[in-house]
Amino acid sequence: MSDLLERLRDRGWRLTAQRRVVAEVLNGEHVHLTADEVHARAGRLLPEISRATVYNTLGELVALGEVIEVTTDGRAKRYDPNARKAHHHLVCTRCLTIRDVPAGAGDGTLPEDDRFGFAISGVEITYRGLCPDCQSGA
Amino acid sequence: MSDLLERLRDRGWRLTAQRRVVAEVLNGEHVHLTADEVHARAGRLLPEISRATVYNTLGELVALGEVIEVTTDGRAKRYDPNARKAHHHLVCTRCLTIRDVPAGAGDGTLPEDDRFGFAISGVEITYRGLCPDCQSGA
DNA sequence: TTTACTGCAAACCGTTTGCAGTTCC
DNA sequence: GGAACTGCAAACGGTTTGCAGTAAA
Repeated sequence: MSDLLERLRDRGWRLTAQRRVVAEVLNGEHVHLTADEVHARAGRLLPEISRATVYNTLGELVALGEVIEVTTDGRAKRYDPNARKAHHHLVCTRCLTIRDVPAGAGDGTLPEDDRFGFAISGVEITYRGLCPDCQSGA
Repeated sequence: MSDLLERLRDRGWRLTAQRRVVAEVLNGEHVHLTADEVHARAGRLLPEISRATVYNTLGELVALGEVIEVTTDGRAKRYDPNARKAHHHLVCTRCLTIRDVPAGAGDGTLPEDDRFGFAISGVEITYRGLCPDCQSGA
């Protein structure tokens, strides 16, 4: 995570308290927060951080490829800091929880005949189903 | 397509001019219109159709499983009438065109070990890349 | 000191909603 | 005739933007 801050500084970023806090909040595995959740958690560490700054920072992190934007439903985008290893998502159809699943070997290979001339640069796979808690009626 | 209208009537739908027109607009392969586009096209056939009715109708068609809601970007949802055969999507990263690709045999099989206890009910695969036109700079 | 960044507030876009009026069956 | 549907307009949630002020380098 401090890696992230270093990388950002190397790219000419000013390391402001706000950016530090956003980076902090996005630290971890299986983190898929909405911008609003990031704002709420960042606000616990730095009370006066504004929504606009959170949106700016998230947008910049996405542009730099440090964070992945995930839209598994029509609602708010979620921000996934696990950009360094290829993975897909498992989404609970009931509680909307998201889990990362490692990318498999055969993923993202579309037969030549089905490519319609597209030059494919990436694949996203979203598995949908009930998570263990929702299966047991929790 | 008239099949669709029959199916809807069988389910107790009132066949209003508005619904007929929305069904008409959604007819075809590789159709991935936004609600607004549906509204615009429907408006050419039935000038006074309202946005609310288009949204209502689209929502109902989705609930009935006749149309699939596709969110390939964070912007507007797109409505895909090709709900009868399983397929995935090829999305141009530049012009955002969408093409359907047939679902392959091995799609949607996630190794038991990677399921985290989820009961998987469906998979969506989105391939991203440049479409032929955008590759040639068109 | 300079210029990137922040916070505010207003605007924005896609979508949903409440309700009065209309129309299908 | 009655319930289902439509259209309007207002409200909504998530996101973006313009701009004056602040702070990192």
